[in-house]
Amino acid sequence: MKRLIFDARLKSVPEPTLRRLPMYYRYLKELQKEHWSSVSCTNIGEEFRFEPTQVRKDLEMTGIVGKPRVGYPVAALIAAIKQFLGFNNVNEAFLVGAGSMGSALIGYNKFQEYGLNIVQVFDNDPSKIGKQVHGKTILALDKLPEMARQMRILIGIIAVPAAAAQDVTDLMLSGGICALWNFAPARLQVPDSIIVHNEDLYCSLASLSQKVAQALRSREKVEPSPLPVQATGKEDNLTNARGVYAQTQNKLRLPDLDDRMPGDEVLRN
Amino acid sequence: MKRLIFDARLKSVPEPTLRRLPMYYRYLKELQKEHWSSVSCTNIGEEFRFEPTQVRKDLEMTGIVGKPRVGYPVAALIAAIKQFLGFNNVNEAFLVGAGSMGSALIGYNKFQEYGLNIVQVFDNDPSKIGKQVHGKTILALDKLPEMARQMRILIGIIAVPAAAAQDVTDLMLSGGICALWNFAPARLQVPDSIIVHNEDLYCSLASLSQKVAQALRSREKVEPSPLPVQATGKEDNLTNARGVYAQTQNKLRLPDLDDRMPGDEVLRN
DNA sequence: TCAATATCGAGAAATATTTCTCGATATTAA
DNA sequence: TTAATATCGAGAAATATTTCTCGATATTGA
Repeated sequence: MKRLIFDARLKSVPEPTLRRLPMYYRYLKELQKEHWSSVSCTNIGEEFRFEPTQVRKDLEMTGIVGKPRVGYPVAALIAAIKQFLGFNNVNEAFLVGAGSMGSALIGYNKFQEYGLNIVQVFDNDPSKIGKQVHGKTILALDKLPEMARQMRILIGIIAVPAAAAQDVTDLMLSGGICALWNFAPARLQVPDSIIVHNEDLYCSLASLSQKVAQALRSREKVEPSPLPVQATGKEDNLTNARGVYAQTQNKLRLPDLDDRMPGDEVLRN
Repeated sequence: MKRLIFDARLKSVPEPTLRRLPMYYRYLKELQKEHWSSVSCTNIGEEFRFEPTQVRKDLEMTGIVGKPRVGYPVAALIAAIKQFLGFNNVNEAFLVGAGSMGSALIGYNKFQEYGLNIVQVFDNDPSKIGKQVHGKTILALDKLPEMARQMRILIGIIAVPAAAAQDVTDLMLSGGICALWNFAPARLQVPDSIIVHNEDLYCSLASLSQKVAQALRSREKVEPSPLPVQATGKEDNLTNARGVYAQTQNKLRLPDLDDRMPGDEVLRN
């Protein structure tokens, strides 16, 4: 039976902080372009509609020290976040799946600024092998393990249909890859030592869907005013107490059982 | 000055719950395929390595009622989650940006099962207009507001470069769209009444990056003694106290040249 | 110089979320 | 039938996260 014992050695970065820091990072880069020399938590908080104290606590994690009445030097703050989030040591990654999602990812040209460099692209479709996507040649999937081992690749990006995701995962792990960024709508079975970061658009859509449904329900109930919701987009993708509060609770109608059987989990290639 | 006053009327769905429910949903569909008739919180918890109680609290939000010693009927539970997340009332959406990300999104063929139906695709590149993507004809962007109004579209999907995102947003809002799914790496300025759901891959990558960096750091510090690790990929994308703690402690297992894996598995064709 | 003020840093308080505990109940097996 | 047991539901406890408070300090302007 597991116990609720707090162990300070295990203290870590709060997930919400980890989601907000990159947002600050980009904003700070904008400020830098506009030649701001320093910035306060109030400034940042206003931009994102967060409490200044929350911003301050987040920044505290990076080890930066500010000055009362002034704030933080923009350049130093950017550097601190960059260091903290690990953008300085860029890791090389292999991507599997040269379909439209894979191609879209390869097209992202600033992953390097966030610590990621996609160095090879793989697919198992013979008609794709040898062709180029955004300047990168597609290689045969079965070459992945050996190459990953030789190049000491740490990160694998999975952009294949759900049905193939587990096989690709196994292949990556056999090549020594130990962190996965998974775009397939599937749960991956991996050992505990492997870092998995799921980017499941169906799951992400679900929360949007719920918010829209809730907004529609409260619109029907309250009045035909077209603006029923109070949450702001800037608060989204976060755990923010006020944002959560802002959502109104609605009672459910009874479940109706006309649930169609799903098709298979396969993304189009 | 805002106050910390709790108002039960504003009580709402916890964000973490909202992220977990869709995961359960897909898993339950798998169980249904395997002809499970009922499922317990213990079953679900084991699959995702969550505490059964947490699963129970999550399911409670949907209004489902279970039986002691038995669990929940699978079909009814699926229906309850579906209803709760708003998958039953499918909303029509417009998508702007027929680039690689836009194409990838149009290719997702099961958004309908999650409450979303992409009905029109727009772009402002004359060379793309009139062409088809996954069977959908690309229309000129300037037709969006009028069509959105006529068709009473509520949801807009933004898959354009960051520089164009705000303009597209304004155009969508002028057409009466009130919920945005934003794939552009940019903050959108919108009124408080608008729901914005950001899908910023750079920000998402940041948290993976931080975890990899931390794992590498702690590996260097702690020495090559393989400490017991508790994090699992399945816990990812969540705020889970134990998971968060565990991730901190995660020691990345780095590839080792001596560690040959003869007979690498190869994907079936 | 000195008062006014914005902001930081730290710690306390409030709120959210997770985990534990326990009584009730349905199923299984003796 | 009855005992053993797994699980639910609800509420309490523990832990996480956010928000508040306050003393200290740097800047601005009188």
